[in-house]
Amino acid sequence: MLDDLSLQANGVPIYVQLREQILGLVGRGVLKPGAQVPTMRQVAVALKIDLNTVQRAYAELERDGVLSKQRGVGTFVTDRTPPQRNTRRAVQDFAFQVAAQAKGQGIALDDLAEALVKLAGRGA
Amino acid sequence: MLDDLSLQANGVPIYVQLREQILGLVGRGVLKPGAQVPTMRQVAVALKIDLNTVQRAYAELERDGVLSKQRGVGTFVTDRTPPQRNTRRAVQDFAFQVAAQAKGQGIALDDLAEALVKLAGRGA
DNA sequence: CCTAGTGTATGGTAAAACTCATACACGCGC
DNA sequence: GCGCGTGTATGAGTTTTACCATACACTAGG
Repeated sequence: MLDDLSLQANGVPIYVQLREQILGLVGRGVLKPGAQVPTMRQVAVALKIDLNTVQRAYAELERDGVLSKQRGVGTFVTDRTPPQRNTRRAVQDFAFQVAAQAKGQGIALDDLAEALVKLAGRGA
Repeated sequence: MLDDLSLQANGVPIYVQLREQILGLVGRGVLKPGAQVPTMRQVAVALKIDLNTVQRAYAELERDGVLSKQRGVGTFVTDRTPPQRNTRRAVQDFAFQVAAQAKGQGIALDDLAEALVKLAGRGA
Protein backbone atom coordinates (compact mmCIF):
# COMPACT_ATOMS: atom_id res chain seq x y z
CA MET A 1 0.00 0.00 0.00
CA LEU A 2 2.79 2.38 0.88
CA ASP A 3 4.33 1.41 -2.43
CA ASP A 4 1.40 3.04 -4.17
CA LEU A 5 2.53 6.42 -2.97
CA SER A 6 5.09 8.50 -4.79
CA LEU A 7 6.02 12.13 -4.89
CA GLN A 8 7.15 14.37 -7.70
CA ALA A 9 8.99 17.67 -7.74
CA ASN A 10 6.55 19.37 -10.09
CA GLY A 11 5.53 22.40 -8.10
CA VAL A 12 2.57 20.78 -6.40
CA PRO A 13 2.91 20.91 -2.61
CA ILE A 14 3.71 17.56 -1.02
CA TYR A 15 0.66 17.56 1.20
CA VAL A 16 -1.54 18.15 -1.84
CA GLN A 17 0.06 15.30 -3.75
CA LEU A 18 -0.39 12.99 -0.80
CA ARG A 19 -3.98 14.11 -0.35
CA GLU A 20 -4.82 13.52 -4.01
CA GLN A 21 -3.11 10.15 -4.12
CA ILE A 22 -4.89 8.77 -1.09
CA LEU A 23 -8.10 10.17 -2.52
CA GLY A 24 -7.36 8.26 -5.69
CA LEU A 25 -6.63 5.03 -3.84
CA VAL A 26 -9.87 5.30 -1.91
CA GLY A 27 -11.79 6.12 -5.05
CA ARG A 28 -10.38 3.09 -6.84
CA GLY A 29 -11.09 0.74 -3.99
CA VAL A 30 -7.48 -0.05 -3.21
CA LEU A 31 -8.36 1.30 0.19
CA LYS A 32 -11.80 0.03 1.06
CA PRO A 33 -14.27 1.62 3.49
CA GLY A 34 -13.41 0.71 7.04
CA ALA A 35 -9.86 -0.29 6.17
CA GLN A 36 -6.98 1.18 8.10
CA VAL A 37 -4.84 3.72 6.35
CA PRO A 38 -1.09 3.66 6.97
CA THR A 39 0.02 5.43 10.10
CA MET A 40 1.09 9.03 9.72
CA ARG A 41 4.49 8.02 10.96
CA GLN A 42 4.69 5.13 8.52
CA VAL A 43 3.96 7.46 5.64
CA ALA A 44 6.38 10.06 6.91
CA VAL A 45 9.19 7.52 7.15
CA ALA A 46 8.37 5.75 3.89
CA LEU A 47 8.22 8.94 1.84
CA LYS A 48 10.92 10.65 3.87
CA ILE A 49 8.71 13.63 4.60
CA ASP A 50 7.76 15.38 7.78
CA LEU A 51 5.09 14.13 10.15
CA ASN A 52 3.38 17.51 10.10
CA THR A 53 3.09 17.38 6.34
CA VAL A 54 1.34 14.04 6.54
CA GLN A 55 -0.84 15.38 9.33
CA ARG A 56 -1.96 18.19 7.10
CA ALA A 57 -2.93 15.89 4.26
CA TYR A 58 -4.81 13.58 6.60
CA ALA A 59 -6.55 16.51 8.28
CA GLU A 60 -7.91 17.78 5.00
CA LEU A 61 -9.06 14.33 4.01
CA GLU A 62 -10.90 14.04 7.30
CA ARG A 63 -12.45 17.45 6.80
CA ASP A 64 -13.66 16.21 3.42
CA GLY A 65 -15.17 13.16 5.03
CA VAL A 66 -12.85 10.68 3.39
CA LEU A 67 -10.88 9.58 6.44
CA SER A 68 -11.73 9.12 10.08
CA LYS A 69 -9.00 9.43 12.69
CA GLN A 70 -8.95 7.69 16.04
CA ARG A 71 -6.47 8.86 18.58
CA GLY A 72 -4.26 6.10 19.86
CA VAL A 73 -5.61 3.68 17.30
CA GLY A 74 -5.13 4.81 13.73
CA THR A 75 -6.80 6.32 10.71
CA PHE A 76 -9.48 4.60 8.68
CA VAL A 77 -11.39 5.05 5.47
CA THR A 78 -14.86 6.44 6.09
CA ASP A 79 -17.61 3.93 5.65
CA ARG A 80 -19.60 6.00 3.25
CA THR A 81 -17.83 5.84 -0.09
CA PRO A 82 -17.02 9.22 -1.58
CA PRO A 83 -17.90 9.97 -5.22
CA GLN A 84 -15.95 7.87 -7.69
CA ARG A 85 -12.87 9.58 -9.00
CA ASN A 86 -11.98 7.32 -11.85
CA THR A 87 -14.66 8.72 -14.12
CA ARG A 88 -14.44 8.73 -17.88
CA ARG A 89 -14.23 12.48 -17.63
CA ALA A 90 -11.23 12.41 -15.34
CA VAL A 91 -9.43 9.97 -17.60
CA GLN A 92 -10.23 12.09 -20.66
CA ASP A 93 -8.98 15.30 -19.09
CA PHE A 94 -5.83 13.62 -17.95
CA ALA A 95 -5.30 12.05 -21.36
CA PHE A 96 -5.57 15.46 -23.01
CA GLN A 97 -2.91 16.88 -20.74
CA VAL A 98 -0.62 13.95 -21.36
CA ALA A 99 -1.17 14.26 -25.10
CA ALA A 100 -0.14 17.90 -25.11
CA GLN A 101 2.90 17.12 -23.00
CA ALA A 102 3.89 14.30 -25.32
CA LYS A 103 3.50 16.57 -28.29
CA GLY A 104 5.91 19.03 -26.72
CA GLN A 105 8.46 16.26 -26.40
CA GLY A 106 7.91 14.84 -29.83
CA ILE A 107 6.62 11.55 -28.59
CA ALA A 108 3.99 9.72 -30.61
CA LEU A 109 0.83 8.85 -28.73
CA ASP A 110 0.77 5.34 -30.10
CA ASP A 111 4.21 4.58 -28.76
CA LEU A 112 3.36 6.11 -25.44
CA ALA A 113 0.15 4.13 -25.17
CA GLU A 114 2.02 0.96 -25.94
CA ALA A 115 4.59 1.65 -23.25
CA LEU A 116 1.83 2.33 -20.75
CA VAL A 117 0.11 -0.94 -21.52
CA LYS A 118 3.36 -2.76 -20.82
CA LEU A 119 3.74 -0.90 -17.54
CA ALA A 120 0.21 -1.81 -16.61
CA GLY A 121 0.89 -5.45 -17.35
CA ARG A 122 3.77 -5.41 -14.92
CA GLY A 123 1.47 -4.16 -12.21
CA ALA A 124 2.96 -0.71 -12.18
CA MET B 1 -11.12 31.08 -24.64
CA LEU B 2 -10.38 33.01 -21.48
CA ASP B 3 -13.65 31.65 -20.18
CA ASP B 4 -12.13 28.19 -20.27
CA LEU B 5 -9.75 29.16 -17.50
CA SER B 6 -10.65 29.04 -13.85
CA LEU B 7 -8.73 28.84 -10.63
CA GLN B 8 -9.38 27.06 -7.38
CA ALA B 9 -8.08 27.71 -3.89
CA ASN B 10 -7.14 24.10 -3.23
CA GLY B 11 -3.48 24.43 -2.35
CA VAL B 12 -2.23 23.95 -5.89
CA PRO B 13 -0.12 26.96 -6.93
CA ILE B 14 -1.84 29.25 -9.39
CA TYR B 15 0.87 28.95 -12.00
CA VAL B 16 0.58 25.18 -11.89
CA GLN B 17 -3.18 25.30 -12.34
CA LEU B 18 -2.79 27.67 -15.25
CA ARG B 19 -0.06 25.56 -16.80
CA GLU B 20 -2.13 22.39 -16.58
CA GLN B 21 -5.25 24.03 -17.93
CA ILE B 22 -3.56 25.48 -20.97
CA LEU B 23 -1.89 22.14 -21.49
CA GLY B 24 -5.33 20.59 -21.45
CA LEU B 25 -6.72 23.09 -23.94
CA VAL B 26 -3.87 22.43 -26.34
CA GLY B 27 -4.23 18.69 -26.03
CA ARG B 28 -7.98 18.97 -26.48
CA GLY B 29 -7.52 20.96 -29.66
CA VAL B 30 -9.33 24.04 -28.38
CA LEU B 31 -6.05 25.77 -29.00
CA LYS B 32 -4.72 24.55 -32.31
CA PRO B 33 -1.10 24.62 -33.51
CA GLY B 34 -0.21 28.09 -34.71
CA ALA B 35 -3.09 29.73 -32.87
CA GLN B 36 -2.43 32.67 -30.62
CA VAL B 37 -2.76 32.13 -26.91
CA PRO B 38 -4.25 34.94 -24.82
CA THR B 39 -1.82 37.66 -23.85
CA MET B 40 -0.15 37.34 -20.49
CA ARG B 41 -1.77 40.60 -19.50
CA GLN B 42 -5.16 39.42 -20.67
CA VAL B 43 -4.88 36.33 -18.54
CA ALA B 44 -3.57 38.29 -15.59
CA VAL B 45 -6.46 40.73 -15.74
CA ALA B 46 -9.11 38.11 -16.48
CA LEU B 47 -8.08 35.83 -13.62
CA LYS B 48 -7.05 38.73 -11.38
CA ILE B 49 -3.59 37.31 -10.84
CA ASP B 50 -0.16 38.82 -11.22
CA LEU B 51 1.58 39.18 -14.56
CA ASN B 52 4.61 37.37 -13.22
CA THR B 53 2.53 34.38 -12.24
CA VAL B 54 1.27 34.08 -15.78
CA GLN B 55 4.79 34.56 -17.05
CA ARG B 56 5.94 31.61 -15.02
CA ALA B 57 3.25 29.32 -16.35
CA TYR B 58 3.98 30.38 -19.94
CA ALA B 59 7.71 29.99 -19.44
CA GLU B 60 7.35 26.40 -18.32
CA LEU B 61 5.07 25.62 -21.21
CA GLU B 62 7.64 27.04 -23.59
CA ARG B 63 10.36 25.00 -21.94
CA ASP B 64 8.20 21.95 -22.55
CA GLY B 65 7.86 22.89 -26.20
CA VAL B 66 4.13 23.51 -26.06
CA LEU B 67 4.14 27.27 -26.53
CA SER B 68 6.29 29.65 -28.51
CA LYS B 69 6.63 33.23 -27.39
CA GLN B 70 7.32 36.19 -29.67
CA ARG B 71 8.33 39.43 -28.08
CA GLY B 72 6.11 42.32 -29.05
CA VAL B 73 3.72 40.03 -30.84
CA GLY B 74 2.24 37.37 -28.62
CA THR B 75 2.36 33.75 -27.63
CA PHE B 76 1.37 30.89 -29.89
CA VAL B 77 0.84 27.17 -29.81
CA THR B 78 3.89 25.44 -31.20
CA ASP B 79 3.51 24.90 -34.89
CA ARG B 80 5.56 21.88 -35.67
CA THR B 81 6.20 19.11 -33.28
CA PRO B 82 9.94 18.95 -32.74
CA PRO B 83 11.73 16.12 -34.56
CA GLN B 84 10.29 12.81 -33.41
CA ARG B 85 12.29 11.47 -30.55
CA ASN B 86 10.77 8.08 -30.31
CA THR B 87 13.81 6.57 -28.77
CA ARG B 88 12.81 3.70 -26.62
CA ARG B 89 14.55 5.47 -23.78
CA ALA B 90 12.69 8.75 -24.16
CA VAL B 91 9.34 7.06 -24.46
CA GLN B 92 10.07 4.85 -21.49
CA ASP B 93 11.11 7.73 -19.28
CA PHE B 94 8.09 9.74 -20.24
CA ALA B 95 5.78 6.79 -19.78
CA PHE B 96 7.17 6.23 -16.33
CA GLN B 97 6.44 9.82 -15.36
CA VAL B 98 2.96 9.63 -16.75
CA ALA B 99 2.33 6.36 -14.96
CA ALA B 100 3.33 7.84 -11.62
CA GLN B 101 1.13 10.84 -12.25
CA ALA B 102 -1.81 8.69 -13.26
CA LYS B 103 -1.35 6.50 -10.23
CA GLY B 104 -1.57 9.54 -8.04
CA GLN B 105 -4.88 10.46 -9.60
CA GLY B 106 -6.30 6.98 -9.35
CA ILE B 107 -6.40 6.51 -13.08
CA ALA B 108 -5.82 3.04 -14.49
CA LEU B 109 -3.05 2.82 -17.06
CA ASP B 110 -5.16 0.66 -19.34
CA ASP B 111 -7.91 3.25 -19.45
CA LEU B 112 -5.39 6.00 -20.07
CA ALA B 113 -3.68 4.08 -22.86
CA GLU B 114 -7.02 3.46 -24.49
CA ALA B 115 -7.92 7.14 -24.36
CA LEU B 116 -4.55 8.04 -25.87
CA VAL B 117 -5.00 5.66 -28.75
CA LYS B 118 -8.31 7.28 -29.56
CA LEU B 119 -6.70 10.72 -29.43
CA ALA B 120 -3.95 9.54 -31.75
CA GLY B 121 -6.58 8.36 -34.18
CA ARG B 122 -8.06 11.82 -34.30
CA GLY B 123 -4.70 13.29 -35.15
CA ALA B 124 -4.51 15.24 -31.94
C1' DC C 1 -0.28 -0.15 36.13
C1' DC C 2 2.70 0.34 32.44
C1' DT C 3 4.27 0.37 27.93
C1' DA C 4 4.11 0.86 23.05
C1' DG C 5 1.79 2.78 19.42
C1' DT C 6 -1.48 5.97 17.82
C1' DG C 7 -2.99 10.97 16.71
C1' DT C 8 -2.33 16.06 18.40
C1' DA C 9 0.03 20.28 19.29
C1' DT C 10 3.58 24.02 19.35
C1' DG C 11 7.59 26.91 18.38
C1' DG C 12 11.24 27.90 15.52
C1' DT C 13 13.78 27.90 10.90
C1' DA C 14 14.42 27.98 5.96
C1' DA C 15 12.97 27.94 1.43
C1' DA C 16 9.60 28.52 -2.01
C1' DA C 17 5.59 30.71 -3.96
C1' DC C 18 3.00 34.67 -4.81
C1' DT C 19 2.12 39.48 -5.15
C1' DC C 20 3.18 44.21 -6.25
C1' DA C 21 5.47 47.94 -8.41
C1' DT C 22 8.37 49.43 -11.79
C1' DA C 23 10.83 49.32 -15.33
C1' DC C 24 13.08 47.61 -19.89
C1' DA C 25 13.27 45.49 -24.74
C1' DC C 26 11.28 44.21 -28.94
C1' DG C 27 7.98 44.22 -33.12
C1' DC C 28 4.49 46.19 -35.75
C1' DG C 29 1.66 49.83 -37.88
C1' DC C 30 0.93 54.66 -38.46
C1' DG D 1 10.45 58.14 -35.85
C1' DC D 2 6.74 57.35 -32.68
C1' DG D 3 3.30 55.02 -30.12
C1' DC D 4 1.16 51.04 -28.64
C1' DG D 5 0.97 46.42 -27.42
C1' DT D 6 3.71 42.57 -26.80
C1' DG D 7 7.02 39.72 -23.74
C1' DT D 8 11.07 40.34 -20.25
C1' DA D 9 13.30 41.53 -16.03
C1' DT D 10 14.20 42.92 -11.22
C1' DG D 11 13.68 43.74 -6.38
C1' DA D 12 11.03 44.12 -2.14
C1' DG D 13 7.65 42.20 0.77
C1' DT D 14 4.11 38.85 2.42
C1' DT D 15 2.31 34.36 2.70
C1' DT D 16 2.66 29.53 2.33
C1' DT D 17 5.12 25.29 2.52
C1' DA D 18 8.10 22.10 4.61
C1' DC D 19 11.17 20.76 7.92
C1' DC D 20 12.85 19.76 12.65
C1' DA D 21 12.46 18.97 17.45
C1' DT D 22 9.84 18.23 21.24
C1' DA D 23 6.16 17.32 23.92
C1' DC D 24 1.32 15.98 25.11
C1' DA D 25 -3.06 12.94 25.05
C1' DC D 26 -5.39 8.94 24.17
C1' DT D 27 -6.02 3.68 23.33
C1' DA D 28 -5.11 -1.13 23.55
C1' DG D 29 -2.74 -4.92 25.36
C1' DG D 30 0.32 -7.30 28.41
